[in-house]
Parts: sequence; structure tokens; C-alpha cells
Amino acid sequence: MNLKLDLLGDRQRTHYCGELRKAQAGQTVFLAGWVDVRRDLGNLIFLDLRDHTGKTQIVCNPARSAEAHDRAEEVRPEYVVGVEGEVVVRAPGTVNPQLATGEVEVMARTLLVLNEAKTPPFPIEDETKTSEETRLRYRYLDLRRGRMQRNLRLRHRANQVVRAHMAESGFQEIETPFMTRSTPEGARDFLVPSRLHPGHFYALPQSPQLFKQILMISGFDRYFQIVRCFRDEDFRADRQAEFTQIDIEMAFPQRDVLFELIERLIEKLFALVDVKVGRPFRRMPYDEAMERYGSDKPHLGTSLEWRRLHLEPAASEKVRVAQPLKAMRVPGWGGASRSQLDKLQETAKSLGADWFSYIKVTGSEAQSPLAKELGEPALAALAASLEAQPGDLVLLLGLKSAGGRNAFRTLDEASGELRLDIARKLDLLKPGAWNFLWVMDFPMFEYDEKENRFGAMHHPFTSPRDEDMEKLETDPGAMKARAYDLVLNGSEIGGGSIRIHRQDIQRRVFKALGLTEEKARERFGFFLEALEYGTPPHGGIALGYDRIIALMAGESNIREVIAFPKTASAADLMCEAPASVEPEQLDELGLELKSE
RNA sequence: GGGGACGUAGUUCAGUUGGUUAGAACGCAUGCCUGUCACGCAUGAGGUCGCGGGUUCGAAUCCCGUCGUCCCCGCCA
Repeated sequence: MNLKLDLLGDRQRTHYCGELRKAQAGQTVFLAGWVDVRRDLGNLIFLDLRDHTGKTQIVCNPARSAEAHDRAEEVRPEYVVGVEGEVVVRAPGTVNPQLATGEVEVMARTLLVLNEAKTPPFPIEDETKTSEETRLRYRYLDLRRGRMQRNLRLRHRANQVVRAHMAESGFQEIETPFMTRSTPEGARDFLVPSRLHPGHFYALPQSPQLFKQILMISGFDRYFQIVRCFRDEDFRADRQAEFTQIDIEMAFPQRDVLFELIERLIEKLFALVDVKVGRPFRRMPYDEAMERYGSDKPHLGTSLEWRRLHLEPAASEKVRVAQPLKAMRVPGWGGASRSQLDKLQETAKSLGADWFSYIKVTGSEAQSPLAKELGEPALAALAASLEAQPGDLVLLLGLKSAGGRNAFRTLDEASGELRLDIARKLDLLKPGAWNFLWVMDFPMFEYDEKENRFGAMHHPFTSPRDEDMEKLETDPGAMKARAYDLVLNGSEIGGGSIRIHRQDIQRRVFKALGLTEEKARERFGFFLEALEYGTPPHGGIALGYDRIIALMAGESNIREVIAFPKTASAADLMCEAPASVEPEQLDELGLELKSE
């Protein structure tokens, strides 16, 4: 690594490495980039020169330029070079059809070695088998790969689409602070200690929720932001500690207007990857999603669906199942083996659904473990009510006894998991389908059995439906919220609501959540105060941008569309964050570490 | 917080029942080679078997602990 390096001087790049075609034959060009591979045939050296646009073959022939050939002997993969030479059409038989520039090559006159490079720890190729750990440690090399370049450049174009669409629709992009105050409830906050106020902390925002509502109070009418959010919770393939939302809020909102705005945005985004999305998106109430698909983010890529049903009281007594139970027809799976069914039962049980049975419809008969108790005619009638055909299987799922407020929700959720499990097992999820769906009318509250109280299902600023308002004090569990989620292929990609804009209603909601006036004031005082100064009706949505880009890029992990992501334990393997700090820094902040 | 999988050369992996000198491919180095494009041929270098402890005559292999990566549950208003 003590090669004499050349200077770029005032040389100007004339083309990118992916640009040259026959049309440029005869021109003198200057290309610059990284050496992808060197093929040294002794007295003839080929270099593939790479930049973000592609590759061009460089020929170093001593008969043309002994100097360039000498330089080429010294270069290695990932060296940074500049080449001046003539574009020549390749001789027939030496054309490379796999390369966009494969009909031409550059005959080098001058080869400038602008920088050398250590041998990279892994090859810079689209398809890599390299462990993610190594890729993240050397992220700068990983990002040189065409696939990562494409993902991040797609993200850039998506940013332009978002900004153009929102601006055209009258939305203002306004930045909100990253150093803000901790708001309890919700996710764990990341805290930033204050030097000027010892013992006090800023919190990084879980989302700019209150700021965007305040911007509505301030009369900005329509706001959006592509914004980083921070949540100190455990990671998943689709979750990072810091992630990006498209945050949107509008005054005097009509849900249908907002839906159309978002649907048109999604349509434009997916057009970037040549996906034509069908509008308007399907809509479904939460209750229906839970009954039919056992999920508040159903994957509609398979037609499998559940139905709630009631047996005759005497019958349910006999087979000892709580009412209602759930039934699902699985077309053509009447031949399911005993061990397959046993495994399903086991899965169901582990998910909290402890009553499991089935009916195999064969010809005119119905074969089932319940035949003895219920009699075959009753089972055949049950199967018929689900339109089961010969060769089908009917799955039955339930609870032995329904204890606790959330028992049937557990049953629904178990049924949803089982549905996906079967769909995957039987390969029923059609690839290449883009099933967008609005899930609406979420419950306003959900009951926390551990804490023995209600909690906000969306967040405490979500408006109840007007017609449910009087249930606030009498039956909060039955209230529906003006909240909605956007779902794509079983993945939640956005969520929002029409907010509470009246202080009196906000107070009543806090009360239903068990928040005393005092507590509410302590936590959200500034916001409650703002509500008192003429707050317009408003509402909005936040879209999970990393997930959307990942789905567009065909990646199953959002780390593939984030330039510098963190590992599952929230570490940055490249810069080795988090890291310890000097005692002086702690001292300045008035902090002291607990010794273990 | 819990469960599962993984950790051996620069990389991706193999490594039998615990056995003597830990292998392969790619990459790398050196030499030869004027039409290669996964260049070819020859030679060679390269190992804290994640780390610590234990069992054993003997440990990459068995046991305990620990660290790291990935996936899942909890968690994520």
C-alpha cells in the first residue's frame, strides 16, 4: 500500500460508467469510478470500472499505451481510478450481452490511480451471502452494492413524490423539535440530559403528535413532515428504535378527503416501482376484520376466512365449548393428516384457544371427532352452512370457558394466527398482489387486565364517534373511535384518527382513562391550555415510511432501506454506538453512574 | 423479560463416536498468459475454532457461564 497515486487535477468526468453505447464510438472520454474486477491476461489487462450507474470495460493494451498498461498492473478491486481513452465498438464475438455497455469498451490512453484500497472484507456484489453483522460493520462498502444503491435511490425518489404530492394538496412542511418533553403512556422514551437544567431531561419524540395538533390550532390548516421518530422498545424485522414517518394533519377534516389524499399518494409512490394500485382501497370495520380474519391488520391475499357461530345450547353443553365459537372452511384440505391437525391444535392452544375440532367433508359424509356427541346430520348441516364442498375441511376453534373481559379477543387473535399459518402452509398467499385496506371504527379503549383499567387503543387524543359520546361514562368498552389504520398485505403501514378538539371532551376522555385532572395537567398541561384557544376540528395520519419503502423495494427487512440502521440490540456496528463517555461529560450533566 | 437458530481462514461453509498435522470454495499474494468478462494455469500465505471456566490422558466437538448476530413472543398509546 505505498503506490504512487495520481492527482485528478482539473480533469472532468465526461460520462458515467453505465452510459456509453455504440453512439459514442470514436469519442475520447474520461470516466472515473471504482475497479470492480481486473482480468490480467499478461500483456492485455481488462478492468471493469464501476460507479452508481453501471460498469464499463476498460482495455489496457501496451501496444496502445504502455503507460496505462503499467498502471493497470498495479490496481486492485475497489481502487479508485480515472480513465481517459477512446470509445471503441467491440469486435463481434467479444460483445457482452449481460452488460448494458457491453457493445463498447474504452481503450485506455491514460489511467490515473486516484486512490488505493484495502482488500474488502466481502465482495461488492448485488447478491451477497455475507452475514448482516459484517455488512453493518462495513456499511460504507455494503452501500456500494447495486442493490443498496437502488434501494436508497428509490427512497430518494419517493421523498420527492411525497413532497410534491403534499405540497400540491396544500400541505406545509414544518419541522418540529427532536428535543422535547417526555410524555408518559405509550412507548419508552429516549432521554437527553440537560446541562443547563441539572436533573431535567429532554425526550426524543415518539412522534410529533402534539406539535402537529398545535400547528392546527395555530392555523396552518394542513401540515406534513417526513420525520424521524424514536421509541425505546425492542426491535423486529420491521421495527427500529429510530424510524421515519410521513406525518400528516389537517384542519376541518373529512375522513374521505384524507383517505383519497393518502390513496393518491400511495398510488404515485407505487408507480415508482411499476405497481398499479387499485383505488379506492377497500374499507372494513375493525369488528368485521376481527371476526373474519382474526386480525386488525388482515392479509387479504387469501380467501380463507372465519365465521362466528353458535351451536344449539344443548350441543355446546355436550362438547363443552363457550359460545360463540369460530369456524373456517379450508377448501380442498379434507385430506389433512392427523399430525397436521394435531400440530394446528397445538398452535391454537399455545395462542390461547383451547378448544379445537374439525369436520372433514367426504362425499356426502361429514367425518369429525365430534360425530359421537353431535351426530353426523348436525355436523353435515354445520358444514353445509359454511358452503363446504366434498374434499373440504372445516376447522372449529373456541374456548372451553370464556373467562375475563378479553377472552373472545384472544380467540379472534388465535384464529387470525391460525389462518395465516394455514395459508402459508398451503401456499395460498398469492405473491405480487397488493391488497390495500382501510380498517376503521377501532374500539376507543381496550381493557388492561393487569392494570384493571381502560387504556386508549390509538392514543388519548383520538375522538370517539359522535353517536358513541354518551357511552363515555356508562360503557366505555363499547365505544368506537374515529380511528383508522392503513394495511397492506397483513402489515400496518399507517394509522391515524380524527382528534378531539374540544377541551370538555378531552377532559372526559382523560377521566375515562383514569387520569385525574391533576395528572392530566401535569403531563399535557400545555396542550390542554392550547385547546382552550379556539381549536378547529382536525385529524390526520402517520405512515410508516420505512415499511412502505421496504415493501416497494421488495425487501422483507426495513434495515435494507435505511442507510445506517441499528441491530436488534440497538447498536450501530459501524460507529460502535452506544458508547461510554468521559467522566467529565457526566459530571457536567450532573449525572453519576450506578455501580453494578 | 422469555423462546429458538447461529458463531471455525478475509468471506461463505464442512468438520463423523471426543483422537494425534482443522479442511473446501471464493478471495488474497507470487509467477506465466493479447480478447477476457465467474478469464485460465501453477505455486503459496492465511486459524485465539467468539470469549472465560470445567470434565477428560486428550475438546472445534461434551458441560456451565458469558458476549455478539438473526427470527419470534412479551413490549411498541
